[in-house]
Amino acid sequence: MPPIVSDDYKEKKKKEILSSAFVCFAKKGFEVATINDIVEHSGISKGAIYNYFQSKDDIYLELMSTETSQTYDELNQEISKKTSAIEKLNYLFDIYLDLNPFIEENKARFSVHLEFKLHSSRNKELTERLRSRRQKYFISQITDILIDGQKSGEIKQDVNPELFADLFWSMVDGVVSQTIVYEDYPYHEVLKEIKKMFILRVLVQ
Amino acid sequence: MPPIVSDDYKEKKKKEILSSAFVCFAKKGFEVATINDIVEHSGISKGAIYNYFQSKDDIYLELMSTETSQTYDELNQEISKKTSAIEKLNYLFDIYLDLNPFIEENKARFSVHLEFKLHSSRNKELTERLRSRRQKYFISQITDILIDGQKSGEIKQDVNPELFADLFWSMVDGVVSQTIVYEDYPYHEVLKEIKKMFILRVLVQ
Amino acid sequence: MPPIVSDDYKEKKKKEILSSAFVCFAKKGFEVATINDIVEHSGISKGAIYNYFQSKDDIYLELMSTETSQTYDELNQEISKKTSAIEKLNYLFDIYLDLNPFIEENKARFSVHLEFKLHSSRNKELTERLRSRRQKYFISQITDILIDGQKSGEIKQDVNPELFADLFWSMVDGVVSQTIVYEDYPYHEVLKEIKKMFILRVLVQ
Amino acid sequence: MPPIVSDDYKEKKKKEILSSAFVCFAKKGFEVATINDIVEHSGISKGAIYNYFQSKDDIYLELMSTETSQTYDELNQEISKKTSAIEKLNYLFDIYLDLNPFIEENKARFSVHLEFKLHSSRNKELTERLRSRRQKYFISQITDILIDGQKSGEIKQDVNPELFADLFWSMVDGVVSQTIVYEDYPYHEVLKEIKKMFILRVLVQ
DNA sequence: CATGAATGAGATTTCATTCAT
DNA sequence: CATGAATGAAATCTCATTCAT
Repeated sequence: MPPIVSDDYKEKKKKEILSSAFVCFAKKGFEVATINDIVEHSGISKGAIYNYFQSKDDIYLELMSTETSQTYDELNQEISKKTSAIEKLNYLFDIYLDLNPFIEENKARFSVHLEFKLHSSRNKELTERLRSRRQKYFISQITDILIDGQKSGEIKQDVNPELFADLFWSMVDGVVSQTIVYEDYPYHEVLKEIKKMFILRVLVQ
Repeated sequence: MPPIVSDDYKEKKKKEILSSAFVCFAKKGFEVATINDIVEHSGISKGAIYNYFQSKDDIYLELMSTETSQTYDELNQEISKKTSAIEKLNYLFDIYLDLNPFIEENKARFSVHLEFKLHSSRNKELTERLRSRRQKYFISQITDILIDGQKSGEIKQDVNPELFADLFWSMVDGVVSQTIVYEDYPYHEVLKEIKKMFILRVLVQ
Repeated sequence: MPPIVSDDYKEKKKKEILSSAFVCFAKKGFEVATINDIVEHSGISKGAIYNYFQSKDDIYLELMSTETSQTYDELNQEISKKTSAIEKLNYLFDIYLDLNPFIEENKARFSVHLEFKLHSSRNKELTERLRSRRQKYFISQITDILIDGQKSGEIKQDVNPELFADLFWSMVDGVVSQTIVYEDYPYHEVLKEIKKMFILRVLVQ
Repeated sequence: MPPIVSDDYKEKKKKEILSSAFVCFAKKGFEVATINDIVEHSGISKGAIYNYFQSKDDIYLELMSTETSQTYDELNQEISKKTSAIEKLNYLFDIYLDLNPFIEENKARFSVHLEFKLHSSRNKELTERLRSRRQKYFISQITDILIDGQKSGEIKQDVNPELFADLFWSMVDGVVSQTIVYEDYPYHEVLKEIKKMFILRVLVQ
């Protein structure tokens, strides 16, 4: 007996569920959001959801995987188009500067990611997955930019590439996490200042 | 188990409960940790806990209030001893630099606070309380340092005090939140670099 | 245990729960009877019960609504078949006279209703609901009979219809409530005497 | 060692507790009212209450005993002063007619008694105690009046004394129980009509 | 595959009762 | 005797997961 529905159909359905789960987790948090919330928001039945995912945890995990790789793919594609280190760094900051962190969708994304980090920190396996994912997707990216920049003479030699990659994400994550909680946080102003400071520090004048 | 007890006794008991709650919330997170966990960890009966607190939420709230004011009081006392802006800023950074963020107790503290922020972000009233608490305890403190420094000529005039207060906590929070998740995060190195950048940016050379 | 079920099925299930709840409330009283009692008596799981009702209170309320309207519907149908006032009044009394108040089911019904009245008397909203329900279902019915009877000359003119409606239910309720407690109460004899007195008082000789 | 406090003191304390318990049971009902409610209302400590009563049930039982005998003693004393049956019956009705059933205290008393009857109906032993108490205090009283009246020619011979004693309390209880629930119940009017009907029926014209 | 009713473990909370002081 | 903190059994209710249709 051949499969009755196409893989495309299944993939679409999964995405629908993930998208609803995302909204629910953002609104209430993973623990407080219920499968019924997802049922209501998606219009997909409870049984169907369990056909596509093994558990609530499973939905969470898959959601985070998908999210991260999507973000990363978009990011990386654009960056590879730039040539100089300064352009690439500018681009990275500008992604965040062009964002309106106060529209619901973005706040939601920030919240869910932050919560997932917290959640993962309590689970050995997740911590490891998150760490390697971070290394692969986020740290190496900036490290590469800085190393290339140092070779081409754009970036100061005393800059430790890995450290400044960590520094970059620390600061960005810091701003983002403030924004989630404090509604009147001067997101763009702080980020602009951070960008200025960072560029000033790493760039050969 | 005395029936008529001193206020001291009651205060001590409350602290015991809060302290156990803290450990449990840190280990599992607020939602996942149960009252039974607190019972087991504290050795205090369920009923007794509810004699001291109205609900699990109440424990959480009181825990966070206590934590914040304690942190703040310690901080402020020391800061008021310093005279110059540079000394004060150095001191602030050094508090975090002197910390070992990898010992369980500190990681726990960071986790619980981060989770509380997230939790609060989903509740209008808590958001407001957190915002005003932050303004009162954390922002105004640094703002004052910077303003005083500008008057005395230590701090550059183009520095917007409020903005740099926001900036300061963004960066510190950012580093801290990375540390919770990524066990090998170069906490001290990143923080040192942040300190250098910040001081360089605000201080008149 | 079918997943997609007819409205009939659901209605039946609800009635099963209500019927079990009725027995449990009758046996122990609303406060003392537990959801677990209903679970045991009905053989329906706790979760299922909460799929059909929002709370224990909800069960109680719905039980009382259903009971009242059922009683009323049966009553009213029969009464409308009679033509003269005397026939109607006779019929009303005879309903209670034909009852065996000592069989468990009827005692149970009396108990539950009496307790519900008591319960309602401590709750503003319920008091109001009960009052309007009483007016609509029980008082107006007898008032109508008496008014019609006065028009046709059957009923004495000095009889205040509303007052005698109140009087009627007072006496019936009184007898019923004695019967619940005093097992050897001469229910039928007292009721017969009441009937005689009432008819003698309102009927034109 | 002689007792440290006098019996009088103890009696007074018991009465204080009973009086508070009465108020609490009236307000919330026996099951819902808590020992803490009584503590708060009476200002007497929990431990002290348990020094005077063995359990919450015990308070309830003793409260009801006290109440009934008090009511009865007052009643009986007055009745014995009257000579004719008609005077005695009039007096009995007038006690209830002179009552304002809408003031809190009286509503409370009615409620507590009604609830106690209900409560007792679910307990063999209590049922028996209540029955014999009723017989001794309430039924025999009226039966005696009627028998005496029949001897003296005041009361019709076809009146069954016991039955009419039952009838009397049925009707009074009926009116009272309506009044508890229906705030605008025409208590006095209904009672007056009942009195008229009853006297008309039993008295030789 | 989809459905959603059923399940029951487990969560929070209450409260009568005890007992050390 | 008085006190009220401590106890823990038991109540209500939730919700992830299953499975018959």
